[in-house]
Amino acid sequence: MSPSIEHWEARIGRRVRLRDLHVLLTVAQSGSMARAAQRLALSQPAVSKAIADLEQTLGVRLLDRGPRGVEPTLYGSALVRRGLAVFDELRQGVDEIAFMADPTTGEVRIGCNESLSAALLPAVIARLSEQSPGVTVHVAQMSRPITVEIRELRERNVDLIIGRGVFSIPEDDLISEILFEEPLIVVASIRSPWARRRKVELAQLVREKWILYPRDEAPGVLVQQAFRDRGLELPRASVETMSFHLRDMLLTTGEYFTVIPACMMHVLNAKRPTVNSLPIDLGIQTRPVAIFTLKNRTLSPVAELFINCVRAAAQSIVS
DNA sequence: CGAGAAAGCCGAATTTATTG
DNA sequence: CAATAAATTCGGCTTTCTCG
Repeated sequence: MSPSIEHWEARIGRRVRLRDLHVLLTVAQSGSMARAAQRLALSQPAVSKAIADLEQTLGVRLLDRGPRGVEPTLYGSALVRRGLAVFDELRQGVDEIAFMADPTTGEVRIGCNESLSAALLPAVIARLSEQSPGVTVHVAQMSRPITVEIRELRERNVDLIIGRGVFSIPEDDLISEILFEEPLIVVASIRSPWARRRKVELAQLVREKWILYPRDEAPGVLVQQAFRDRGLELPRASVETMSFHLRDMLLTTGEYFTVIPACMMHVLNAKRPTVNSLPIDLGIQTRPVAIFTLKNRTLSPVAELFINCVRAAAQSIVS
């Protein structure tokens, strides 16, 4: 720090306080120290002292004392003018805080993958906009594994992430709140003859057309496990994709089979009945759906509100 | 290591009384 | 009405200790 700044801090920055300015402003407005003292709920000497201190530190006379009150000097008027600006800025600063603390306005940034966006966000946003119509929700589409996407959270690009998985101990700067767990289910178009069967074995479907997940991605590994556990060879992938939209479109043609998390069923059948789940117990669960947040970060009120809506929406989906 | 609570001390602010 | 003096109260800074 340069000597002159240090000098300024010691002399002005530390000695001239908001309180002193406030007293000066009131005196200037009242035209008398005694009246100002009354309005400030102080004693007259206290006001006199505050002005004297101010004059002492600034090295100039701020008020001309007369028998019937006081009158600001040239210097006094200047400081009063600036002082008014200071308090106006202060008021604006407080207003700004009030605005930011208001959960009915503002924005929240979230990260979410395609399928969970479709399954969860419409219900969440419906609740949110009902409570706070002024809020804007920014949704960043996440296509990579949660362990990679978590970087967006650490870099503060998003307030929270909704995804599948949980964290192990090394990631202790993060909080994962589990919303629900669910099984993986096999689905086919309602037009498929298999979709009406009361009883279907996975072994019967190995030769069918399958939409699978990339084999090294999380759901793909789980599905392979399910086949292997039954001693079955893996079905050939007609299509290999993570895309939920593509699954949706292909399933409506009636030929394909795929595996989806149970909560995605109502998305596929949202507009009209499209798919049926087949009565096959794969015996595997998806990784839990969770809200991920940064442990030592204060969330904005809007983000808190959003999370409440996510919890509520998750409840209604599960039940 | 940093945050929070408790204790003690110093200085500053405030009040009453008084004077110019 | 403002300034000063003296007395008293009050606030805050620092130190110390504990806890996670």
